[in-house]
Amino acid sequence: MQRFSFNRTQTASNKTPRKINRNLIFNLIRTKQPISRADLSRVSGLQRSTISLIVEALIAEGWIVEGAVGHLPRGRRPTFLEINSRRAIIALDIHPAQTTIAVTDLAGRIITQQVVLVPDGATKALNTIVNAIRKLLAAHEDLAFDGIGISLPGRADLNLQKLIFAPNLNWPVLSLKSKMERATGLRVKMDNVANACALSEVWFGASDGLHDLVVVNVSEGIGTGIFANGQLLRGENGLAGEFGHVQIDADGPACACGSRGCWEVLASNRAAIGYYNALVPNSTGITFDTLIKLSQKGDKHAITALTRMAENLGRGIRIIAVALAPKEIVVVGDITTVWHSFGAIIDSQMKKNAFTKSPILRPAYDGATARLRSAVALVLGEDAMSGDHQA
Amino acid sequence: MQRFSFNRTQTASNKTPRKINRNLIFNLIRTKQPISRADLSRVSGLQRSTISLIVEALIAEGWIVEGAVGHLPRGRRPTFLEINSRRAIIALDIHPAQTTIAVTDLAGRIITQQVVLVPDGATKALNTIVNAIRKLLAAHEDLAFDGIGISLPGRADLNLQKLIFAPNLNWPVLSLKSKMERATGLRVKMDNVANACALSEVWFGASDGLHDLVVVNVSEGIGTGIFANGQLLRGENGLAGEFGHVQIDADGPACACGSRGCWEVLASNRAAIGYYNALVPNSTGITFDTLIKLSQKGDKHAITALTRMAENLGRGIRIIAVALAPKEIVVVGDITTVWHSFGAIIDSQMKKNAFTKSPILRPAYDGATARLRSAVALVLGEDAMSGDHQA
DNA sequence: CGATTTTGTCTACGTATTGAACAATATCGT
DNA sequence: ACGATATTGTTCAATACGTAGACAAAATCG
Repeated sequence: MQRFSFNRTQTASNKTPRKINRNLIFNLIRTKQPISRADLSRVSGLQRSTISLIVEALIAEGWIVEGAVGHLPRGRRPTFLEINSRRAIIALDIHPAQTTIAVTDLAGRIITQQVVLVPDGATKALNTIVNAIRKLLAAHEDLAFDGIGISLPGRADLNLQKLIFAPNLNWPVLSLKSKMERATGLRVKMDNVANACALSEVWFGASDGLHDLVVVNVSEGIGTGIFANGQLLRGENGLAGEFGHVQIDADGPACACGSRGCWEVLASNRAAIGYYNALVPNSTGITFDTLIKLSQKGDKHAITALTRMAENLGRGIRIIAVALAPKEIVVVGDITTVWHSFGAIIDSQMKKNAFTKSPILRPAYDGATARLRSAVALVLGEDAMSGDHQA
Repeated sequence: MQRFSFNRTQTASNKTPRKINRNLIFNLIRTKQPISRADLSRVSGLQRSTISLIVEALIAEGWIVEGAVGHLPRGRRPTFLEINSRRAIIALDIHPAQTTIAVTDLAGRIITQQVVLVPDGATKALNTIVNAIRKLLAAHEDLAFDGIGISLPGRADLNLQKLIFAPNLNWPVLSLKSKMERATGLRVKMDNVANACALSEVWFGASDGLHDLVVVNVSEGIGTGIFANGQLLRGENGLAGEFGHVQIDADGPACACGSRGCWEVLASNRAAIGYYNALVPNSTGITFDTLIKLSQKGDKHAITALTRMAENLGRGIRIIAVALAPKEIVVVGDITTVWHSFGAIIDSQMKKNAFTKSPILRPAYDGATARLRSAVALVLGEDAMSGDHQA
């Protein structure tokens, strides 16, 4: 009798506790290194004996190593444990015209970093990147690589690792994935910039405990990454977080998505440039970078344009704050370089509602490295630590 | 050496797999009853021997019972397992003026149901409800009650089970909780109406697998419950989901929250009444119920008012669809009684964006019972099945 | 009436965490 | 100098759990 279809639900086996605890211990070592077994026991609440067994396995598999010996006022000296620095990850931060490639260790520390100018044309672009990675792998033969993490502008479906939507990218990222996997033998994980930054904040951020956090990535467009309940919120087809296309002004200018008055039309870098162009004739071709520099020199029109952008940013962030009530909202993008001038404007706009007094609004510690470090989270985030992997 | 604070992280013990599998099996029995041990094995993927042990424990603790014997074309007959129907939960659906109290079994089936008119004045109101529950408990001495679940208009903090915000309720729900716990000895779990409905859809809904779902509860105001990644999204202080106070129109009418043009000011039942009053002089005092009946009779002004409400509902739902990309958006409230007339309007508004083609928009199967049944989910949802509980 | 099929239980085994005992260090007081 | 004290990290028996196969019970078919 076959009354039921094959909806295998998620069960637990007798190996489940080890998987959970193993992951926990590895993450504690990653974030709090150097740390001794005894300290791990205290922090985690697990018995010292259990810690010893897990640590033994992690060392055997090459994830961690024993390091220096500590010093205490009394008693036997603790042996510190550290992430194995000979274990590394390739991190890619893809932009339309240029791509940053880095080698990081498992703690997200950047070992080397380089910018690759990507030529036009799909095949040329792919080859340029793959070759750069090949060279990087060859130059670091002493390192064991665990995978490649890619932060890209556009939405990626988690299940299929398939690119759904990448408006600003005119070459096929998906074939990059398969091409890179073939060329390197490493597994490739991709995700949206905003999602990657959210993961990065959670993995490498200052705060200890997990909490709800939204990353707002402001560049040509606006994308958001939502971290809630200990996970990224992905939504159907990985399309969650497209707050950039929430309508702010029903009578606003048209957007590429078919709607009008979308948040990103009013509050992106491109929007600020538009505001400036409207104020200053013959200023077409100006970059957002220049706009920021002008504002720092006291240029009135630049300041007006950026103020308007900041106000609109705040209006959209207010929506996020009302809708999701996260503990933190983190802004990533060039605008953060002049946060001291415009941060307060965004913040006051956000707080114009009785429900949005509590979120902490702040700029990302370092947007560029955040995107790179997130590659570590992407690669290690899922099943990397499941056990059958070897150094 | 005490280098670390007491951030006990969540560890797994050797009892963890049992907890997980126990929960899984109980939920399978709850949703698919009657079901045999062998079928549970096939559906879950766990061994028959494991199922037997778990089932033995669930029977011993009184959660489930053995029922009828099945019939097969061949082989030994399976013994069906069912939820213990002598195990029950008290469900409360609190509204400002009236409260519905029901007794349900653990599968969410309503055994009895009654409406209690709640008088003005805090102590009177509380006493009325507590007395009604006392009578109900006395009338069902044959049942063993596991707890009281309350669906209420306002936000409740999950951790503290503390009421944060209940604008339409002029009596202290929090003291109701402690008063009821003292009077009955049962534990009381409260949550927002929209959250409760979301849980109800997930626990008792048609779809088998978990998926992202947002419930939009439309009454005097608008509240939403967000279910994502297998959990309710609660946010800081339990304030996530206040989409009702997202600004739709910056020049719109003022809202009690201090902002203006909030979604609920434009799209709630109260908004529709306002639209009608503006069209028809001397119509003050009309209820939303009457408005619906007028529209069914073909009243032009009523139809205009509800159409406007539906359009604005759709605009807000579009924001939800863009921001969260859920698989389903479920509408709860009186408006669903005329879904055949206005559902399409809401849907077409929602889809006015390239990102919002895919969500399924539908009315709740039955809003009233959904709120009651959600009480089961509230009571059983957390640690009820942890093991140390007895019948 | 034996072969076949299906259900539900039983048993041996491997894997995990626990908690206490224990050996190895290192410092302090006398 | 030397025993008391404190701390780390390992070992070992006890216990809990899921697995996989064997097995008895029960029902139908040829």
